[in-house]
Amino acid sequence: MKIATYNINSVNAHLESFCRWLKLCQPDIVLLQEIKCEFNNFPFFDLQSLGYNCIILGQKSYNGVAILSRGKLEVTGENLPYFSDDQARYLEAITTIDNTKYKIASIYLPNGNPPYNNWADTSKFDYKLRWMDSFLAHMKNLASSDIPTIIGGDFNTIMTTQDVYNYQLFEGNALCRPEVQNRLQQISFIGFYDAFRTLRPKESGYTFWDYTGNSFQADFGMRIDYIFTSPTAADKLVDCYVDKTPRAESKTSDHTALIAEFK
DNA sequence: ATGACGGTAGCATACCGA
Repeated sequence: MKIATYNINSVNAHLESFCRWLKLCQPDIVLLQEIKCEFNNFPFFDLQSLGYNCIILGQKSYNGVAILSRGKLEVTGENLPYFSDDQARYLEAITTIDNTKYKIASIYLPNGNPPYNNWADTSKFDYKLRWMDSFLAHMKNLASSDIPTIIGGDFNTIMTTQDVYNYQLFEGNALCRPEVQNRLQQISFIGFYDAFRTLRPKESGYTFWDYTGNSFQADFGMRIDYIFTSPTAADKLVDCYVDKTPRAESKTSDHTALIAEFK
């Protein structure tokens, strides 16, 4: 079973290259973030034509998450439980691939940096921390599930100096503030495994490169997209790697795909 | 320190992002 997570930065603006990549990569499941559209504008036809069932939690202009699967999809959660949210950032489902049932979730964790015209405004950062607290509370419940569980998405968190091309440039940034790092660290205490870092302790694993300059060519990236697996899913994990081909396209997202394979 | 660059809304420019 092959699962990918990808912040697509508008599914409609980048649909053509995304479909090309789907045919090439042949994932069984795709977790999408920042689809930036509502239900009525989601390209169901194009993706169903390629063999994918789709569920989405959409929103106009911003955010929005989706799950694509070759198997049947049953929605088990839209938005985090017990957290009132007007932003579409969490979608959870159960799907069956090769007669194995998986619980999966697509996550778009808030960025948390202040608006450019009001540096002192901490409301976005406060929202990020509250979102993470609710997320972790929910993960505690999911960790004990009998069903292998895979949580993937854009977590907007740089955990260590290894995970960005120049850590000093981002000190104080909402992506590497200790309040954020400490919270994401808790997901491992709950019992989830960072699939990429567990299998590839030495690699950078960047999943995002800024549009500006020649960040991608220069490999000025950061590792902010993750796949976390419950213990039962970790037992079946055979590989996890970054696929840079989507980012290499000319008109594309500033993220690339992170892929995990399970036996 | 700022902007670059790119997406959306909607028609000029503001907001968002990592």
